[in-house]
Amino acid sequence: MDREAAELLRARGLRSTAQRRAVLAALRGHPHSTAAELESRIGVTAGREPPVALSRQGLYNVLDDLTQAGLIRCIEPAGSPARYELRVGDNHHHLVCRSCGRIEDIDCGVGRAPCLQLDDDRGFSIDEAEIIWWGLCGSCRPGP
Amino acid sequence: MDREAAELLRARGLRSTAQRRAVLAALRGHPHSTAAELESRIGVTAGREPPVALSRQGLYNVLDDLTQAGLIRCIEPAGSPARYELRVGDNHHHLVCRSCGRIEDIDCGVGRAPCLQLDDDRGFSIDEAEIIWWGLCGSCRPGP
DNA sequence: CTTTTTGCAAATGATTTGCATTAAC
DNA sequence: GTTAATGCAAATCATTTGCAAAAAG
Repeated sequence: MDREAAELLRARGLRSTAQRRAVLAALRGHPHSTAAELESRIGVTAGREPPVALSRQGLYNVLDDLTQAGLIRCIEPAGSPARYELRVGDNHHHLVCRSCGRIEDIDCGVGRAPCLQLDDDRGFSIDEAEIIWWGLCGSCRPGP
Repeated sequence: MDREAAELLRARGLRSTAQRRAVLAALRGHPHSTAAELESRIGVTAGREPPVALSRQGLYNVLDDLTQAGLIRCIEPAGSPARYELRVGDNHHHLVCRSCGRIEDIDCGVGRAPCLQLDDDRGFSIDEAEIIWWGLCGSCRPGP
């Protein structure tokens, strides 16, 4: 499983470092994590693996590199810090709780990305259609 | 036109202050403005109206109040500061340039908001479906 | 060994806080 | 006159920068 991560990195031309493997492992366990969550989770020596030192700036470097390589995806719902997820290359969207920030994945049934075509693209070359459904999750909802 | 703004504010239970009217007027002229853009635009004494003093913090107060009152709408495309627009209560979405941040309004032909229904709402009570099309605008596109 | 990555420290940019003053009603 | 809104100054939070040290190939 860590072997896999190393090969994924190599396949994209990235060196396989302990920090990058740690970020991938942490995201595997906890999708939709913020940078701060990843930092504390990795700092705590997840489990079997030897402890991995990772500075805040190093973390941002890793997140940038992995994002550019297409191994992870960054989502930035309004009002909360950026969150990251392993990107399966699939075409999915997000349901976000306005109160606690909880995120659910929503599979998009509408063909391949971008799943919503525009009749008039205003001269833009569009590469992605992103959908966010906003609401309150079961725990944050006021009612019964 | 300023009369109108005053009545709009009163109708929502907000006091009609020069700062709030100035923000509404500025947004009427320049939709999709950031807080910084509004600040400099208002500081410059728009035109006929007498100059309006408005501190940065006062501006954020005004933007919050107007947003909560439903008079304006805040959009926060990933990676750029929040932008504001007069909210017509209509059901429209946005097309955003990844490079320069330019925003175009896209009318939603798919019924009333939220225009995209979810089969499985995961226990959320959804109040809005937001769509952002990402791409490069005509000026930022590399091609010919 | 050579190049890519990380660590450190300090800076930036957007936004928020708390409290006295001022303006709207 | 009361209450709600503003101004000021300082703080916070997420993220970025620049350069020396360390690790990967």
